[in-house]
Amino acid sequence: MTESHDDSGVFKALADPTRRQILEDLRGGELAAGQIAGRFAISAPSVSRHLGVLRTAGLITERRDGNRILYALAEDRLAACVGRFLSAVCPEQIVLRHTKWRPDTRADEKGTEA
Amino acid sequence: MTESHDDSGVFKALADPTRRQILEDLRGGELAAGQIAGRFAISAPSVSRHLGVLRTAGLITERRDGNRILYALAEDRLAACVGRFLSAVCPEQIVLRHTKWRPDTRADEKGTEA
DNA sequence: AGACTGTTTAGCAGATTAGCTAAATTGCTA
DNA sequence: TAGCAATTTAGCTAATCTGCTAAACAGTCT
Repeated sequence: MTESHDDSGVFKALADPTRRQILEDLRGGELAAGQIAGRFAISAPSVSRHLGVLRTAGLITERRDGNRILYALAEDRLAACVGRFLSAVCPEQIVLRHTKWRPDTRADEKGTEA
Repeated sequence: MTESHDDSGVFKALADPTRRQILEDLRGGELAAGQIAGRFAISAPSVSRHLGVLRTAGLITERRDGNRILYALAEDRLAACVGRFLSAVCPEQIVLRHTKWRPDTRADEKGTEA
């Protein structure tokens, strides 16, 4: 089984096109919730909830800046979860660069275990 | 926009843990629907539906063998869709091997500014 | 304090999803 | 043809998801 801890939340988060687009938008750097919402046709509260899902999945981090809340991409987390899965299903086609998580050799050094 | 055509179906298909596990199981080679179903606690019809979702997403292919239907992993499709997304969000962390799909113009800089 | 901006939380409606059982389909074999 | 095994399709229910509007919360500024 390749599902480490809560990778499930990550894949569920990636299931929605709006959320995937948010992640892509965040590729350019931090963005405030309002800025992100402004890029979509849906309401701000809806975007806020998407951000909540992404944050719960660990795919983004938030930081308060005065009035606003800035969101940033958690690239490592995304690459780790998805990469771990890909390396379990089609390891020939993909290669991960930053492997701070160790694909198969052994578990994690941190107490990721129960 | 990195979403090519119906990548959406792929990510939705990956959102379910059972379906991800099916893909991993298929890594070992072709399996009949019954063999796959036997690995899960859920009913055969439920597994059949999962297989349908995976097939519609293009992640697996099916082939009839007498009484049974054998399913096989469509690795290229999986690597292409997911890889395309990863290379759009965190290109530094991953490297794709089989690039038969075209990552996009290398000079990609978010110009969606207002 | 009061007003204003930015963002999230609450509560609701409509759509989708996953699981189940029963029944239909497909192919093999006696 | 009847019978059996392997799978899928149909139909139903319960849970989850997404979007919306209204309201609440947080922070800034005069």
